[in-house]
Amino acid sequence: MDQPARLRRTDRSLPIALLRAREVVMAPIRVMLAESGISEQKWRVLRVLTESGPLEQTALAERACLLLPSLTRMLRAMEQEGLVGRAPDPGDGRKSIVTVTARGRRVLSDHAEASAAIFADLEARFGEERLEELLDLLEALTEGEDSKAQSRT
Amino acid sequence: MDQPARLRRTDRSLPIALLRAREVVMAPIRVMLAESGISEQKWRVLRVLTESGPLEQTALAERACLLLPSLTRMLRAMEQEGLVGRAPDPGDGRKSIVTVTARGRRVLSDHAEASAAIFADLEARFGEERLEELLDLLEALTEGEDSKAQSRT
DNA sequence: ATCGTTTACTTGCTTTGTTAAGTAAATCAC
DNA sequence: GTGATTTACTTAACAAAGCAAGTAAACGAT
Repeated sequence: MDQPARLRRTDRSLPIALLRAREVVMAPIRVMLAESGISEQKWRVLRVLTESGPLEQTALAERACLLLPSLTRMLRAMEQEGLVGRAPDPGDGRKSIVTVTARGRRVLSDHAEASAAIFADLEARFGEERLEELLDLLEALTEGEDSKAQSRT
Repeated sequence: MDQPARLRRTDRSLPIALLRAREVVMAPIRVMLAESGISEQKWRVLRVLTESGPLEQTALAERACLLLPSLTRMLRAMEQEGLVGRAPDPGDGRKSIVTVTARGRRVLSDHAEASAAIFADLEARFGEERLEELLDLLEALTEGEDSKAQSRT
């Protein structure tokens, strides 16, 4: 006799817990980004590109947690704003390689300090040790499953 | 002399790490929900309501991580689908109280088993202990800051 | 009682997310 | 090397997210 499955408390539902945690963490970052007129998604694109160097769009989308159609549109806008550039891949005509421009890099560096301050505050309130532990667990969770991860903002 | 602040590795950026982790965790749940035609957001609304009982929209929005405008529109649809009901608050004419209907409850129970299986699988792959630890940390992070948390999906 | 403020939504508009096609350049099978 | 597949996007169309205003009901102070 199976008894009816019960749903977990929402606090103990990993998807919901992750979402709520993200809202808490993003709150001050949204304030920061709002002041500069750049969206969360563009911010992620710039960070990923700066970290990984030039990337083709599929890889960029995956690392920035965006779907390709969203990325296509965003890159068009970002190209016009002079934040990124796109060049055809010399070896493969289907691909195009996205790079950050100096202007894009500048947007990041303009916010690096504020960003660091926000993180430092979080670290101070939550505890460095617990924060590192949390990041370790999240990293472990993501590991190996990069294959089919799709997106959302 | 302050040296220029450096941005963290994206794997070590809490907002990005949370987002990536969520993508991994949501993947099988999306499959489940897609089959039944209910959206992630509606799923969250139903779960929160079932857990907390009737709620006014502001509280519901906060707990389900939705912005009020999104919730307003979603509730209109969910009301037509017979998943929830809305009643004006007798004591305060500005508020309306949202309740789950029997049909709404049924949608949840119809998926409870599949949902439990998905969680069990995750638990098996990631480890029960680490999973509980992760949930503890996320819960701790969210605690106390419920004030200004706003939303996104 | 009246004016200003706060609270609780609702509406309108733009940007993203999502799904499904569509296109063009590789790659594979033979 | 020709046809079928696969890969890497792009386009289109529609729902949902997010921000800014707008409305209406409480509340607070005078």
